[in-house]
Amino acid sequence: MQTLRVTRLHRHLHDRVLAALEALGIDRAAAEPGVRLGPPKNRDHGDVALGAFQLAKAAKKAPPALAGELATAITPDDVIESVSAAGPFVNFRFQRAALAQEVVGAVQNEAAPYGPAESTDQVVCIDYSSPNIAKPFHIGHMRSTVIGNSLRRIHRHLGATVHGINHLGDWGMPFAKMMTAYMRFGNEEQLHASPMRYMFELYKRYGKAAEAEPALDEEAAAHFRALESGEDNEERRMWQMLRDESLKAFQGPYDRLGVTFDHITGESFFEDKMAGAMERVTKAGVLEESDGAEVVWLKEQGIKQPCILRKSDGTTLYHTRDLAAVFYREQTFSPTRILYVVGAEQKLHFDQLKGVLKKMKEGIADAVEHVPFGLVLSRGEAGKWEKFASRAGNAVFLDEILDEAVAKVRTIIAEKNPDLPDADAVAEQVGVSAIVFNDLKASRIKDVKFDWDSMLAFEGDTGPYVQYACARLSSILRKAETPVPAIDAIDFAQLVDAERVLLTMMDFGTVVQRAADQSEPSAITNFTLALAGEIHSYLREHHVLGAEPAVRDARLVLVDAARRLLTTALDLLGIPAPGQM
RNA sequence: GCGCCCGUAGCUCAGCUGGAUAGAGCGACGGCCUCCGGAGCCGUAGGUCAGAGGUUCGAAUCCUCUCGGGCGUGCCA
Repeated sequence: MQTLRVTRLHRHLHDRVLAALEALGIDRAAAEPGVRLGPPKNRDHGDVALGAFQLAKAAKKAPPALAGELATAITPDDVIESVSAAGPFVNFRFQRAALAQEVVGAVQNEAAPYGPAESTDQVVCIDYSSPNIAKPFHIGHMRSTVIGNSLRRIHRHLGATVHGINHLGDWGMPFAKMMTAYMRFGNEEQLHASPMRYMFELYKRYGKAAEAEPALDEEAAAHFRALESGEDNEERRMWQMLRDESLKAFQGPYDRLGVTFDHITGESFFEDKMAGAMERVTKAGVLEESDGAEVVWLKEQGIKQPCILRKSDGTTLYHTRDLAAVFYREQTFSPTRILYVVGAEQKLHFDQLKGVLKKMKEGIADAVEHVPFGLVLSRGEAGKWEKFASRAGNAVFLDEILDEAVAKVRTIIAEKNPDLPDADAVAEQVGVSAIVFNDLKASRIKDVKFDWDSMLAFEGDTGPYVQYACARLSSILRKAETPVPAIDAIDFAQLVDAERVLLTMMDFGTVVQRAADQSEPSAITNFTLALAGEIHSYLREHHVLGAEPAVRDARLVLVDAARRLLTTALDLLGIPAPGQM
């Protein structure tokens, strides 16, 4: 992959390979796309591998023959220690001192990709969390929240201008239903005492009542019409009050998760922008009447279901507001990408949204990108994994999960590190991180199996495991009682035995790029596990503080760099790295 | 019915967009501190990459079909 040329070492390799190819009489332009440097399957082969398959085609030679020629043509220099051919592959090894100097130096200088990149012209809008505030905020809502939060940090790190947007569901029928429930059964005192839980009660109560009394939905629809009329009426005041209460309630989980937004603009924000959006759709000539509703047909794009923009009763829908939001964002931010971190079950919705924009020949259509993720499943009666049914009232509130995790961490600290200062604060950090890490560990699209045992596991591939590596590194730096030595005074040849750590660190650039390109924070989660693993292994065999001065200094610099990079990587996930735990 | 997603070790997952002998964690079993943090380290066992075709010098990865699981399928979000 071309993106591997993110370090000076790779650029150097790339140039040497091209020069060698030219010397072998292969045209540079023809050769360049075939120069794909990547990590070898097995690191025993070397640090970087080049499969000579494509190049062989350009050179009209057999791959093993060309690989052999390249291996002899590229002689070692102050960066390349050795070049060897193994069948159709050319394997390169970096000079250990050059490797160490490059990686450690770049990390310490916070040079990109290890530190933040310079600003690019990328503008990324990320729509995440976006809870429907008339529904309980439970474990299922955490995914969009933490994935989006991480993507926001990742794109910032890469130099993009990022707008993190909480597109609150504070409009539409769900809100009207909540309003109706409150008007029927509501109690102000209970609402203020525990808004989230109380609204969950109301939500369940509405569901039950609507079953017995189907007319209730009609009542809710009437309230919504009244709200959407724009008049200053009871519905409007009720909406304001419930919205305020909900927002306050959501702030709790957001604070604990360390999640922030640049804009909190709910669906209601687009209330006065929908007319303009509808006009634009009409002008584009794509709006049609169907069974009393106003729709856009997308059959020519392979989508059978029309996108309904106005219901037969004249009110608007989710689609209408999302469309208005796209136009607003286009005008306000000029985004190159608009990411919607929303569950996979809403794929059709975003296909339709994008489809309507395409049909309108709006350039912004290309920027619209659904970032789907899997469901949260719970273990059902028969031991089968099934969808969480908040309707049935078995929702697990996020706070409960976080509290459980924090409490368990607290007992572990009491047992393993009883003298730890600020133990409660550290327990909060580590416990919450464990839950977040667990959610960001697997690929987005995988369903998350909610299981207390794995949720509260702190050994192996977990957040605490990575944080523990940070804590060990910090501990060594503390005990050194001297500042980290300056880079230019280091004999990097002393770090020959740290090659695995260094090579892992060097992967960071491609990992972050991939995380951004594919909207996949798990790439970074896996990186932190890999690096933490190498660190734990390294520290076991290589003592720092007791080593002779030249070795000690070199290792101290390495420890510092590893700690910094691990901290940066965790930060991109929205996870703190405590110095002690 | 149609559309989309998933299927890799007992369990939970990686596998860097087609490359070399498919890797981790948990669980099981066996080891490791007179030494900077044992939330750790090292090792053993465990695989028809759901199945069958196809493309390719080369397939867990791309294409087709089959099976299994899930999600979605005009006036909810």
